[in-house]
Amino acid sequence: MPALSIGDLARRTGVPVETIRYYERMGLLPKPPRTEGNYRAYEAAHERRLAFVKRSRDLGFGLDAIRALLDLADGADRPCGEVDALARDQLAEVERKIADLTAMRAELQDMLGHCRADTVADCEIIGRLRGR
Amino acid sequence: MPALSIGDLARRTGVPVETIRYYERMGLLPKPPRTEGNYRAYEAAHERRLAFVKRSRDLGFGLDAIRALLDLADGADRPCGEVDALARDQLAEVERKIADLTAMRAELQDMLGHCRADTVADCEIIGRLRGR
DNA sequence: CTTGACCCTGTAGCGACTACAGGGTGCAGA
DNA sequence: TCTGCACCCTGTAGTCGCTACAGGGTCAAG
Repeated sequence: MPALSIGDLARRTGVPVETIRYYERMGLLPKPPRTEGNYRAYEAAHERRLAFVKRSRDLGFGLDAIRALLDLADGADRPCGEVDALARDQLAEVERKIADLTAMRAELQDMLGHCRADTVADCEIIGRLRGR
Repeated sequence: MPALSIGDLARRTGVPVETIRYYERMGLLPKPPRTEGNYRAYEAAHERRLAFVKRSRDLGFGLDAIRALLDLADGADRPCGEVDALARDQLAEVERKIADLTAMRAELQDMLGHCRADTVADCEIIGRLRGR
């Protein structure tokens, strides 16, 4: 495989060009070699690393957690307890958000279900936002 | 009721002092009168308005939407269709987020459920982040 | 040899706060 | 009366994860 330009990498991974440069600045991706014209020249290893980052982002991991995951992934012999802990923390966070949003959904549905008025004066939604 | 200081208002509404000042800068709260010593002096109406903002925030409305809701709430005779539309948009947004997070949760649970390895080399979690 | 797509760096903006720094105010106790 | 302390003020910068320029350079096709 020949070297990939940043645009090629963006198309292959679905990660925007600007975001790839951002990840590089943030230390998630190694600085790739440059061409004569100072263009970034990526290889397959870069693509794999970026795909790892993208999948982690899609699962909601923050960039700090991803840095940690990448470090761990690079040390094959290390025990994977830390990986487990990171995933567990992330799951807990996701569950917390789901709980919050589920409560919001119930309240919004209830408001909308009771909305029968024509004017703001007796609007159930406004009334509830006011606190009944 | 005597005038409330910003700290009193913060304690009564559960909104931090810094956030109250921020809402004022953003035009969600009117600029209150000041004491001789240049302290903000709030009345019951301010407290009601801030409570409205807080409840809306707790339901996930953005500050722009809240500004619109406040405007609508101030005009009692206007039809409440716009209020309805804002609430409906917010519900749709909340449902979209729940769907995303539910997918994340399933994937994270699945990863964690399959984690039986001792080392990173055969860690199921790392493997899946790598793309199997 | 020009056009246009791509690439480069550096900086500023988003939303909704949050956290200072560096000062002023006000009140209770010694 | 003085002093200490909690509170208040403004203004600015930082957070997170991008995203959007501005102002330039590179490169291949026509």
